[in-house]
Amino acid sequence: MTEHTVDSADDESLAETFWAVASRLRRQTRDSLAPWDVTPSQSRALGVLARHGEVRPGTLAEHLRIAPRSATEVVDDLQTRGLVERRPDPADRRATLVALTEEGDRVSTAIRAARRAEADRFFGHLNDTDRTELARILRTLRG
Amino acid sequence: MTEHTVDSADDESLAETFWAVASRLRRQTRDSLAPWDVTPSQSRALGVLARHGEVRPGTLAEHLRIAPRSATEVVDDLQTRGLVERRPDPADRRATLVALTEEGDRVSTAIRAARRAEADRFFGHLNDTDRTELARILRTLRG
DNA sequence: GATATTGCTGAGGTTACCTCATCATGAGGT
DNA sequence: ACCTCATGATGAGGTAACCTCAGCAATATC
Repeated sequence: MTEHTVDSADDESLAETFWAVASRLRRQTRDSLAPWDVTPSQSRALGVLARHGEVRPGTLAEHLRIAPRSATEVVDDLQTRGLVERRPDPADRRATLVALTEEGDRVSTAIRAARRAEADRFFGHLNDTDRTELARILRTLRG
Repeated sequence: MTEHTVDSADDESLAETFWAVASRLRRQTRDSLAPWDVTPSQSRALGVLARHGEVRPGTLAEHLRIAPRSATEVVDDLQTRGLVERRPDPADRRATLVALTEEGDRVSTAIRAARRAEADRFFGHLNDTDRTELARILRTLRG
């Protein structure tokens, strides 16, 4: 009857609680993005582009921690919506650069604000101390 | 330059960190479940059945916080693998009861142990205090 | 100049959800 | 008895967000 055993049991429900929270956050994010007809993964890509300027799909994939092929897909979708454009990389003719269009820039700015409001609503239930703690603990787990 | 503004900015990266952790946990869970050829959502359903005994698909859906139709699907998959069986509810001829088979019982027990080990590995990087804190904060967010 | 590597994308697959429509049954009223 | 509405499950069909594997073109390396 070690503490370890007890902790293990707690951990299992910890994972479950984690997923319950994830599910709630996912729904809320989706809803808050609805006005722009942009999916969460598209909005994440827009965020990377807003922060880093034009990047290659492969680089985008690294930032998003997804497979390169999946980045192609996200870029396709954003391009269809006219939010990004592809242009040849002058430094390497195999490569493509992905950049925000003017529209994409506007939308990504608007979304940034909306996401901030959304995060306020979601994590706003926590007091400042808890929010700081949560951020620290999650960073530990992210590895 | 209120604290609020600063917090908002923090919150945005908080969401991102959260998703990074979720992604890591998802992969690890998938891997730890591989020996039984059972997906995460199936294993969650097995967990509910192990804890609650036979339940109707609709009830299962509530526990899993998914749409009833989606529960039907999970049950289909588990039934194909011979881990659960459907039987008519004697109390209501519209309804079906889903119960673990012997095999399902064995597998769900084994998975329970594996998930515990997996959670140890994942949340084990945290000390006891942080783990308790995380659990508390997540429960607040689950709503 | 042959070979290996890199960058992107087509083809096709998977998981885990969803909504909407349908069908049988159950519950309640008249 | 009959009619209506609610409920439980499921068929049909759809979506987001990934994945792998194979192939092509361009670059780097020897």
